[in-house]
Amino acid sequence: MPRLTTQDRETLSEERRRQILQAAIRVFAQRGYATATIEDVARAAGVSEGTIYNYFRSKEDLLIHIPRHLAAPVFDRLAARFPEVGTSADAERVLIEMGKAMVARVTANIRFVKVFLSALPHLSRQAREEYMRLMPLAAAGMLEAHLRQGMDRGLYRRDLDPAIAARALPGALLMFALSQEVLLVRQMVPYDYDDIIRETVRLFLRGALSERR
Amino acid sequence: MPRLTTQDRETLSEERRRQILQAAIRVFAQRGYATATIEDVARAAGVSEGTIYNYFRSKEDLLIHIPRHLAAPVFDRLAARFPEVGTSADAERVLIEMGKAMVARVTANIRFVKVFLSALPHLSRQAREEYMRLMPLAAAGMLEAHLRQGMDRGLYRRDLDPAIAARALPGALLMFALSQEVLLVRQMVPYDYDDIIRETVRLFLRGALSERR
Amino acid sequence: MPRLTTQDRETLSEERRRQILQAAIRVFAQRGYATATIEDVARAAGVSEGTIYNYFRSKEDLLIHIPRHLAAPVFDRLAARFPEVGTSADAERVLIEMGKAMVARVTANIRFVKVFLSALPHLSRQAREEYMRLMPLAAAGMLEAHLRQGMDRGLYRRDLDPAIAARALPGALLMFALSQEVLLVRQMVPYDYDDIIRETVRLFLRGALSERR
Amino acid sequence: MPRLTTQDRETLSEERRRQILQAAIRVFAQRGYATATIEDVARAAGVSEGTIYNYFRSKEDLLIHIPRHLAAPVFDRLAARFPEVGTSADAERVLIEMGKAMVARVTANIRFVKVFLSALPHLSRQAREEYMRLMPLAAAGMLEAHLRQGMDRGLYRRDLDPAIAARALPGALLMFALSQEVLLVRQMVPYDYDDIIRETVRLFLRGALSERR
DNA sequence: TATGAATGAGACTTCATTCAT
DNA sequence: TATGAATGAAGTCTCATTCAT
Repeated sequence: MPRLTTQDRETLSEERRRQILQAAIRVFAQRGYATATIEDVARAAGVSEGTIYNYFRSKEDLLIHIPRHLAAPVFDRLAARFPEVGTSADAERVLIEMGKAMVARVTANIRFVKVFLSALPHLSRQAREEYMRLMPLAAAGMLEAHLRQGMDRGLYRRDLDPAIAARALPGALLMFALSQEVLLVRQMVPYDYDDIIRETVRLFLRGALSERR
Repeated sequence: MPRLTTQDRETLSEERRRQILQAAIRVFAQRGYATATIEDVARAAGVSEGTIYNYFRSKEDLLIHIPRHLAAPVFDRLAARFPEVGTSADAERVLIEMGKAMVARVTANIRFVKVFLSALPHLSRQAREEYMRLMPLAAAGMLEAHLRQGMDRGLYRRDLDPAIAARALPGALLMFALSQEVLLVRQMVPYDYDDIIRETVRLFLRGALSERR
Repeated sequence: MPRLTTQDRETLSEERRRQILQAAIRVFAQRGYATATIEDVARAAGVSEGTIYNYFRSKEDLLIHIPRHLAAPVFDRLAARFPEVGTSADAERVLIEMGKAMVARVTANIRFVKVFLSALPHLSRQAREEYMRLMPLAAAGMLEAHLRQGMDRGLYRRDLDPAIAARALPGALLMFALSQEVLLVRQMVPYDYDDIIRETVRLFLRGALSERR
Repeated sequence: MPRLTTQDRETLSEERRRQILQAAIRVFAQRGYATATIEDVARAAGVSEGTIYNYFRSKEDLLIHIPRHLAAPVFDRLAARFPEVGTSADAERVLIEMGKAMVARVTANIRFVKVFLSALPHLSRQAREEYMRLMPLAAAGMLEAHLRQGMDRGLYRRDLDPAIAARALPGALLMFALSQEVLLVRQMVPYDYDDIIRETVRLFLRGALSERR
């Protein structure tokens, strides 16, 4: 019988933790954090209830470790810096790209979002912030920097408020996604995400008013 | 012997229902629907546990009656039709007014919003829709009509998608409000709601690009 | 306004008590004493819950007064003495008559029997005996006297045990009735009560063995 | 490390179920099904309340499993076929034997009978029938077959109704037992069961009338 | 380390009884 | 006397957590 090395043990142990957390996300998302039971999580993870307590101290401990667990895999394209843009066409292309990444992240991690919302009353301030860091609104900082650069170069209006503007666009997109994915308002708008993103970015860049006003 | 008339009884009973529902909103918002107990609600309402069940069949029944209870008092300014607007300055004034009404509604009924989010996994489709009807996104329909009129009269761009645009503006504002009031991200943006609303409406109307692009 | 005399008041009051007890019998029989609620009884009696407590001290008090309430109306034909009988044909006629009276009493008061059985664990010894006095087995004493007389006159076997025999016949009939009316064993025997009574009485008088044994 | 095998676990689990059901029978019999509490049963079984629910889904589930649990141990002598009998003396011996078995079953399982009676309003038709199958009346079928054989061979009267007769004898005996054991009518008859059974069987065979009628 | 039975605190809900009107 | 809303004790059941194996 080939003994396991300490290294192997740690790897296995880490693997087991991930397996349990993934199950917790699925179960918490579906039933809501408060309503879900440890037995549910255990069954979903394919382990026994006792085993969960070998890896986490309590049900709340599971909740707290979810964002830490997801942090690495979820942060990806969004972390990339915005490329420099010269023309409004460039800007449109880049912002659409960013919008798609944001919406894709929300829809791909919709369970995470549901866990977050259902668990809100149970999260400490610190835990809430760890969750928030994984929400697409966190990208607002990069967008704000992009807007400031563009303002300096005359691409964007001088009188723009970059902090507010940098949150309005992700906010609008996030609300579209939440409405359809979490609040389950069917067909809020009869367009798919690509249309919504393109249209919202154009609105963000050009506004609703006609030229000849 | 001054007996209570049937009329009196009904009034008292209605009063008691309201008192209990108000307590339920407070308690559900604070602790989350699943975690809050009937004893909490009873204490907050100043009655005994048994009394709750003289007015509502179950804890879930309380949850279901919350939006019905609030429907009348909450629907107010938003229900008003948009006035006709001629110039872009008119439009700006009207939209800022609408934005203020929306944000005011969310902040005034922030507990209702928290109850909604915490109870999402427990709501039937029908109940979810009754809750949604009280969310400011419900005003999108009126805004869409306003945009269509404005497009016809040349005020707004001909190539605007009114359905999407009518949801982008409320969505952005609602997300600002949610972030600050519910997710409790302190000072997401260092401006107050009036600044946020004015800036977001201007972005909605004129876009972020400078004129001389 | 014609004032009520004391007499009137008492009559009315007595009437109200009967009305409530009748309702209690119906409700206790259907739902079982322990499961039935005072509200059930009140609704069945057409009064409010509070009124019941103006006439009875408690739920148990209702239970205790049921046999006292029924005593008078139920005791009827059975209380009559057996007529003297000379021949076995006389005896058969008289016993069949008695059997019919017993079974009729059980079927007519089947609710009373159900109340008794469902309430057994709640009855004091004394209350149990008050209930038992209304059960047809109570007629055994008279039947025993009849048997003794018949033994003296040579109609019945000298070696008969009259105490046991006087309980075997009512016991058998009562069990038929209970099985069909209370235990709800459908069609235990494919005969109606008249057939059962006639056959059981003949068995009681002549036995099962053939003559020429 | 001597782990428990699956086999062991099942045996232990089965043992625990029996232990709980036995306690339930004791408690339900004493306090009545509706009045008895799960806490009573738990205490009587020597386990905690929660443990009961690891083995049974609900209080009603306990009630339903009682007859299934007892089925095997209770069915014994009664299941045996009647031996062929030739003479009336044979018949008397055999019937007395049967009577003793029946009465013994009732007295040995008097708690089961009490549970049945107290739970009548809570039993579905199917559950009622499962309970009835354990009552001694269930032996009537065998007695009926015995009577038919005896009629064919001239031992019993040709004009006997075997279905009714086969239920009259067990019915009478069962009523004696119920009266003394359940209704607790002290000393209904000042004889013990052996006397009662002997006398009732003789009455069944020979009747009450004297020979020289 | 993995298991899952046992535990018991605590939740929701019912209902006999009281009492102001 | 009649009413029925209010009460709160008590019951059923759930489930996070522990622990012997």
